[in-house]
Amino acid sequence: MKESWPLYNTYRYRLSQTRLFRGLSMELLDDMLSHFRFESWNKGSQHDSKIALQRFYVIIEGRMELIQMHPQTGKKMTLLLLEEGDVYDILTLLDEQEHEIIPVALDDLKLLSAPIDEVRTWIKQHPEFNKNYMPYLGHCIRRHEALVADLALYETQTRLARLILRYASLGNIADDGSYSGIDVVLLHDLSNEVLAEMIGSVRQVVNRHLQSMKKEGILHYENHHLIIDDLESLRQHADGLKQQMETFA
Amino acid sequence: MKESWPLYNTYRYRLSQTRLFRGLSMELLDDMLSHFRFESWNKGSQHDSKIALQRFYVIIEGRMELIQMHPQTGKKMTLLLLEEGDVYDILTLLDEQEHEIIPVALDDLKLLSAPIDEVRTWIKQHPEFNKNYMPYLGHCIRRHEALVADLALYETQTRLARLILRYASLGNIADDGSYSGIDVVLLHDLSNEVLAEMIGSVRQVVNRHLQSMKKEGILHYENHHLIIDDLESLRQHADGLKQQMETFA
DNA sequence: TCAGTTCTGTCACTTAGATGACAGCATAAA
DNA sequence: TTTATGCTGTCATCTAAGTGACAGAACTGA
Repeated sequence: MKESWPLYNTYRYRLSQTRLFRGLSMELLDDMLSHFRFESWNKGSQHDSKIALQRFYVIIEGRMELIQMHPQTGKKMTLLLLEEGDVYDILTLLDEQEHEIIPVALDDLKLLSAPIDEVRTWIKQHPEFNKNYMPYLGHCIRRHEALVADLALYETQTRLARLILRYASLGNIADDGSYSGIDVVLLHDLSNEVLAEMIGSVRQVVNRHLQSMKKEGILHYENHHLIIDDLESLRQHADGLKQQMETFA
Repeated sequence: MKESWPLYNTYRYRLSQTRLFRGLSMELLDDMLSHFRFESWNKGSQHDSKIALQRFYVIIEGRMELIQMHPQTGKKMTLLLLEEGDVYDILTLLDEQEHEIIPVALDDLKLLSAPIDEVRTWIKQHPEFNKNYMPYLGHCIRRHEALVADLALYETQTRLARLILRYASLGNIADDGSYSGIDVVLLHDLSNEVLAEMIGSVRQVVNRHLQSMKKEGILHYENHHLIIDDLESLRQHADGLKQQMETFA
């Protein structure tokens, strides 16, 4: 990518805000950017996982999900929801092995991509880059572990509550704890189907539980945005307490 | 650990065979070993996950499982089964954050442990060590992902078959494909309860499915060792094909 | 050797959640 | 504006698997 490009400064800024590229000097960023090129993926498009063996992608705008599919039934499971500043694929970067996981664009996506070998040399040669890389890897492993624990230990409604809570923009709450509806930005626009794939369930069941939480006044939809109205109650669901309470009632 | 110790050479050899320490020079191994000390954990003992913030453990002998627990119900899930040559904890090594996971000794364990800060300097200073570290991390992530996919996409009997297949010693099969009972070494001695925790189910259900696979002649127990008799059939179960076939029969 | 504990094998019962079906909306395309 | 496609909301039905209970086998340790 040439420095003369119109959006060059925008991309450089975006890159400098990501988990992996933050804190690097302008010189280093400029050097790295010379190896990047701009790409865009259409909403809904699925891509071949083999591309991750050749190139490394940084999400500049939009959401991407990484899904795995059952070979026979076609049932899908979302392994990771990636947003602005996340990268694909951290795993092939590590071990150069094929990673059978389908990247899907949940929005129109803006990406920067570079040859993955190039990125590997950055890790080796720039300690300050490596210093970002390690905790980022740790973060990914923790998300996987949380997913395993959720699937094995909690039931569907609890997992749904945990999903929503995980992606709620809790930053927008006033100091006194008051708030008027928390927007779950990262989940806006997603169909029941997609939510179901994120918690390992099916459309109908997700809808059933969303409906019941609406009735309880915990949340509602406002032009495709999921809004949390009763955070405390949602938290109880997420702890798996809600069901037990009902049996006492 | 001093070079004069009686088992010093044994430990050095064991270390040199592990995923993480293989291929290192004798000098480097000796230097590293000077920071290690020997430890043993009793079978069945559970340990505080906080120890992983201070020290780094290499398993010399025995199996360890890392489990997570539901705060309310006490239900357990095994995140990882570690064996000889595996290490604990790869994640705290990465990001220095607390890792709320309980290490449990499945056998009497022999361990070597070193201050974790020391190990972090090895990663930085010895490229040949770092070169082992990266793919090992990748391997861990892949195991987590496989676990997520299993839990979300397959039913219990299928997951049990996949667990057994994953840990079967497939190396012992003759070239012509013949074999007389494959010993699933890594799972020997484990109770139905522990197996259940590995696939996110419960004792009774695991027993039910083991029993049905015994009846089909797929496997049997021989003084606490799980032996596979019909590999092909087990593979069909593991692909989730078996159930469908029965509906046609 | 005997008491105590833990594990296995079973069964009857209950339930969460998967499935299939369909009507009504909403969004996007023609 | 109309048609088509996809999404939501809601059933009734079915089943895998979780629960609790108990007898007997098999270890464990005094």
